Amino acid sequence: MGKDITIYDIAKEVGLSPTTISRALNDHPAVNLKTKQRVSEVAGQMGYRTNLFASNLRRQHTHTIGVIVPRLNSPFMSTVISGMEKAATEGGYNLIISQSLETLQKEQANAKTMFDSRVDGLLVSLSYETDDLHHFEPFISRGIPVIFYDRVAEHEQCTSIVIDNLQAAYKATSHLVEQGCTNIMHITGNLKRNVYSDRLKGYKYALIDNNLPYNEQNIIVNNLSEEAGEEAAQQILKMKKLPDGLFVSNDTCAVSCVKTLKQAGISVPADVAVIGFNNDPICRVIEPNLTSVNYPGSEMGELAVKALILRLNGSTEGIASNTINLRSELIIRESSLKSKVAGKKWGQLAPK
Amino acid sequence: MGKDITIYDIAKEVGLSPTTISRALNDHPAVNLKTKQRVSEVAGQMGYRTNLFASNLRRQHTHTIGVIVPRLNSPFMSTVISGMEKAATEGGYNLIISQSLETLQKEQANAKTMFDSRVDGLLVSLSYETDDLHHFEPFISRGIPVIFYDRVAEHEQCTSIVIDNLQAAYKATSHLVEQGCTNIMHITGNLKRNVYSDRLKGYKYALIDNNLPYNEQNIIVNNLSEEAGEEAAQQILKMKKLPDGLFVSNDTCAVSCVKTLKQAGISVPADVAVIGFNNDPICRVIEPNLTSVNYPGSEMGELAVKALILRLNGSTEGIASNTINLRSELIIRESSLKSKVAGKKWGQLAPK
DNA sequence: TTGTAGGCGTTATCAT
DNA sequence: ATGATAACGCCTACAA
Repeated sequence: MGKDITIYDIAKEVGLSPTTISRALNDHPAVNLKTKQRVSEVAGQMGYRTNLFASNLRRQHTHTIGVIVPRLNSPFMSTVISGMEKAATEGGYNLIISQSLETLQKEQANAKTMFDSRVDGLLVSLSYETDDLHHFEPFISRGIPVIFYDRVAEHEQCTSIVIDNLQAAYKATSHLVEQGCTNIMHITGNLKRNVYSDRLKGYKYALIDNNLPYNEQNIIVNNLSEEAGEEAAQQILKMKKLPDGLFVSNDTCAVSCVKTLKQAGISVPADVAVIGFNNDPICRVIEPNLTSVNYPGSEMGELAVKALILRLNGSTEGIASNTINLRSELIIRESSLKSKVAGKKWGQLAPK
Repeated sequence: MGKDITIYDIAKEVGLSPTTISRALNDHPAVNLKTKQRVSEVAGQMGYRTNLFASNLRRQHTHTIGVIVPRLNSPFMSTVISGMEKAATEGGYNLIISQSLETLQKEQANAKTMFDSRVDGLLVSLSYETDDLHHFEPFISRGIPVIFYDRVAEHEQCTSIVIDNLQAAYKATSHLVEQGCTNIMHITGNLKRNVYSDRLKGYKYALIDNNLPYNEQNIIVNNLSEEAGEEAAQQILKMKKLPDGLFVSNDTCAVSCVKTLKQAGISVPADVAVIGFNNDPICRVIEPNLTSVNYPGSEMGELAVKALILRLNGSTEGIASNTINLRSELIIRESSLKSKVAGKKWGQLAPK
């Protein structure tokens, strides 16, 4: 637990002033190359490490990025975080991570902690409950950049990073229509969140554009968990007229639906064609393999951090655009293929 | 971007000294209750926020815990991290997270960053490559606690948190034997890591105790990825005599094996009974549902943080034990049940 | 119960 | 190319 070595100690050892040591260590141009070498050598020998508090205190920034996420333990979110970590490390930033567990209250508490920790910028994906953005005002009013990703909100000062959820849902629904579905249900999450309301819109517009009736009875809103999927499937099984298509807003819930439907003797896709969202690994495990929307989580995470760092480096409006759209795509597998299904054995047709 | 409010500003406003403000804000017992109330009221109005650098600089600790993890985006690790975040938030600590991507070099770089960031303690799960612990010496020699979890290493000064991998593997293998398997293969990861070498031992001892031959030909060591599982299965398919049992060290790889075997017309469990490890959600999606060892990731994460915080709070050796063992259990599903399998329809017998 | 003074380690400013 | 000095905001002896 010995005392830490400071630049003063090095200064004494080398016979220079602390100022020069500081400069040498920071590779300041106005320092003699030889001096630099000597200083860094001695620093190494003495076991010096820079004191980031002191430096932060002086410089007024932390090189730390705060991340607020609804839940850490979903395949999608952990992929996003993984991408963020990569970009942050490359850019010389640390990541402080906290989860709101889908509650507004926790999200507010997290924001306060991040604020007090003086993160240089904030990356947020909103909880289910969040309906106002007051808790981000302290950041915004001080010019600390806040970037929303995935579950975003409209805000003058904030960039949003999303995929085109409306279009993705439109394509998914259209695909079901092409497969001959005329009675398509949609299971999705809290409509406060753009990701779900946009997907609902995409679903709706696709129906309308295909001259199919849009019916609110065909929408189920739940929390998209495994249990919710089972319940939704049970609910569907009780309907007098079964749907012939099902578009679900995440894969966990979609898979759970498929399992429950199959157990009840319903055939997927022959009776009901199913599409999920996210392209989680389970898509290629469930039988039939699940058609899903590929969501580039890792890229989104990387991009969010890079965009933030750009802003922090003063590229004031390098990315002037208020919203960044990432490309997504429909990955078609057996669960939605009514036409080509006859005689095919599951598992042979699955793309990697 | 206006200047931050400091305790001096509040002091001026309230007509007290900065000292008193500091004490009031920290709920120091020697401060008048009325004073405290007034101070916190004014602080709120003025938009004061504590400056953690300054505080840290003074107090010599950061209330930050460093976490180094091989990969963020695995179901198991994200569950662990989720548990850590929960416990850290409860304890008033922040989490700084970085991933080694299974390389020693990144792990060393991460350790250095953590060290320079002056984390109060470090939580580590080792990369595949790591074979010495030099890079943690700076922490240890300064009394900064380092706790290993899951992928651990022996070290005088460090606590390890693990499950009993040997026993878990022993049970899994014994279960296969009970099901009538006599030629059991084992697929596992880099044997440098305790988790894999211990599982190998458990597998071996179970065979020996059951008077079955242990044969190195029956061991496949790979990186346990999806691709590796496919390759391993291909390799198995080429063997002159197929095994009748297969124990795989993670679920991703096990599931990939099962898929490949099924595609080749091999029946699971009738021809080959299979057991995985971790009890990831996919276990309940693959058909047949996969028998696996339940690994309490969230609990492990919580425990790791709690143990660390205890240490930091000076419970010098409150947990004197050098190794903490968590309970795990074998979750039996269809993929390993040779006996009960006749006539059963997949998916009906699966426990939740 | 409150106040004074000094220092935590670094870096920016202004000299030299 | 190098140095002296002050300041970042907070906390803690010690004093009153």
